[in-house]
Amino acid sequence: MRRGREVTLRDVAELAGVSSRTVSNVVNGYANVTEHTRRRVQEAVDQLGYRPNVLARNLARGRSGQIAVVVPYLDTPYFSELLQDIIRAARVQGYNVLIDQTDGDREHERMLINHGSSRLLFDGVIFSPLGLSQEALADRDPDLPLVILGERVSDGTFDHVGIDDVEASRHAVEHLLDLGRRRVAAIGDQPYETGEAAQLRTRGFREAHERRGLPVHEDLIIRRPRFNRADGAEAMAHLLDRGDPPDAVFCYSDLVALGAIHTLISRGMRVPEDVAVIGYDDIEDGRYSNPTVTTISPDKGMIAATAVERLLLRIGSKTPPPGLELRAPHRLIVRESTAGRAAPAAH
Amino acid sequence: MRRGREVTLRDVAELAGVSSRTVSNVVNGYANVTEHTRRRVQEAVDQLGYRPNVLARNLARGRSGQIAVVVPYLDTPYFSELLQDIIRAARVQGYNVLIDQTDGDREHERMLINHGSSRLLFDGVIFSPLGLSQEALADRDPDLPLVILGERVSDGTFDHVGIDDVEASRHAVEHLLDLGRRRVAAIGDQPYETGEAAQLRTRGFREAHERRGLPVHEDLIIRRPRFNRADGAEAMAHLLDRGDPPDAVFCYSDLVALGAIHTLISRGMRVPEDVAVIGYDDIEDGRYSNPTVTTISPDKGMIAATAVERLLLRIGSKTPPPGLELRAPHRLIVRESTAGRAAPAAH
DNA sequence: GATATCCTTTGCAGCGCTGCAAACAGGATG
DNA sequence: CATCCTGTTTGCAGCGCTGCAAAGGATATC
Repeated sequence: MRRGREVTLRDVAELAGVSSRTVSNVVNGYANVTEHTRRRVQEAVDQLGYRPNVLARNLARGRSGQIAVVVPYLDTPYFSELLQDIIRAARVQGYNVLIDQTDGDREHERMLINHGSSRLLFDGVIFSPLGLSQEALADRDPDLPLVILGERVSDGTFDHVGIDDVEASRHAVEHLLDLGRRRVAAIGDQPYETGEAAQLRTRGFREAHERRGLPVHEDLIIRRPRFNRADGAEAMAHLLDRGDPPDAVFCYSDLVALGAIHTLISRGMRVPEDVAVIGYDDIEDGRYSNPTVTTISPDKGMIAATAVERLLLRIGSKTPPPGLELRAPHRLIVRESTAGRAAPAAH
Repeated sequence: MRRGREVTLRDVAELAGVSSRTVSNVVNGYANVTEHTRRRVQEAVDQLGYRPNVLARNLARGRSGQIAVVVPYLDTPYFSELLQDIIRAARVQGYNVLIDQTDGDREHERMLINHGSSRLLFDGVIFSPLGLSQEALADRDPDLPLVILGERVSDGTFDHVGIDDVEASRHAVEHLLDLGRRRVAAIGDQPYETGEAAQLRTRGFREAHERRGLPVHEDLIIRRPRFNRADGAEAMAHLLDRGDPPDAVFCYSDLVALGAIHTLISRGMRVPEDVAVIGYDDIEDGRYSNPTVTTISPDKGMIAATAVERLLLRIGSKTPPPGLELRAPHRLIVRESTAGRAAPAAH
């Protein structure tokens, strides 16, 4: 397939009349090369159309120049939006991004956190776990630089980047309560083992009620295994079916909110008049849906940039830096699903 | 960072009392290894916790075991859904997937189609071009196995996988005409250079009118640079603002449709009573939006599987196979945005 | 019993690059 | 003029694996 032999460092060296090591120095932009030499080498490089062989470089360096990003589901807008930012940030640093989806499979997650089945494919991992257990984290390869997104507080051996879930959730629910809603449901709670983030959001839900001196309706806290549209739609149907429906719903993701709204509308209810809905994540869908979705907007750009920065720092340092808890800011964005629609635009 | 030396083939060989080449044979599952030897080696592997160093393997093999998938935008649901399927298909074959987004940048596309800036990072590319010119395709590295998705008919040196855009579009528009709509708009047309797919869809739009013996309203064909929500929303606003609005819209993507619907609803119009809307791609959003979106559903699973299969075949063959035109099937999925909403469910 | 045949195992070279340390050159310094 | 220093260039070994071809063993064939 490859035509003949490819141009190597040695070929360039020969043409330029220098050693191959010098060519390497030029190609990698190392200091201490005289302008004269640099020019000579550069000309030879251009003339031969030399391009470094990354495979050989990687082997010699002992690094792959790649990082892995592991997410549960690639087609979840929140993840794909975040991924986009991560790829950009990594590229700037000369790193390639290998993407893996676990489908929420715990065994798969466990494997990936240990370099997958082979060494050195990637130099570090940015991990967004779904069902990663404390134990899996504990007996992972301690030499693999790791940054975790979302849930799971750091144990000191890795960095954790996310927003303050409790506070963000509290803001969301306070918003609903401040609108005068008194039967607020929560969709997305999960048992501790499978969803630390969910737990934090439920905590925020409770705190909001406490702060406003209002009772939590325990029966309105609905557990759901995933944060997707289907779960949101089902959970909402469940809430409506059993009578005495809520007048507001705090959804643990925008997808859940979209699913819930879908059910409400198709049952002939009005959002937000009958039921106000608030989501979480600020995905693009929510900005164009009918109604548009009020949401908690985490600063994805900052999360991505911080995660990449910390990971590369980890990769580059001899002695592992301390595991940090890093908080990105978030905002409450009020849209139609809680505030109602403005009168049809005149223009 | 790495603790001491890692376990190598040689270490295993020593422990098992065989040559390192034999260990390699076992690890790679080559034939012609006696059961006895295999067991001995396997035990040594397990005992030492040996894991192959992919970097070294890649260099020795001259292949990276990775393929690149290049899409314009990662956060476009159509692409992320497709990507998900591609990753799965590649993984089954032992290939890793490197993801790249071009942001529709032509120079970036041009570079990636030529192995990026370095050799051997990936063994082949699945490319979903946005603005890739005929010339860029022509002077690409002919030795880099390539499969193109979507637009761009094959010139014989690569495979092209997609659905029949003309036919699919015709079906979509025939559906609108058959509902009795007579002023059908099209949103998403593009000049030939930048959007071959768009051109094909416009062709289908015309053919549908021809087949039904109806005139095309040329002024209702709206060009838009991208297939996203914002463009759909704007284009729809444009159509409404200038008076004599259409009674149906054929959108070149579901995102455009969602954007268009957003504008319609916010202007107080009813979908589909006042304006019927049909999309393209069958992304998940359209199944939960209000109203749900009638769409053309390409068989993404088949597109992904076919693309990967053809690419690996190309990578594996000494003499390049002929460039094929491969067609995946599509279906028209009728939902609320053209058929209207069923009465609110009793249950 | 000698030869051919097949299966299994081995040794070696080398993939193309970089780390390391030594060599070298050209000034500056004493 | 010898010595030291700094900046630049070089040589070599080796990253850990696989391709190749040959060697070794066991069995079949005449």
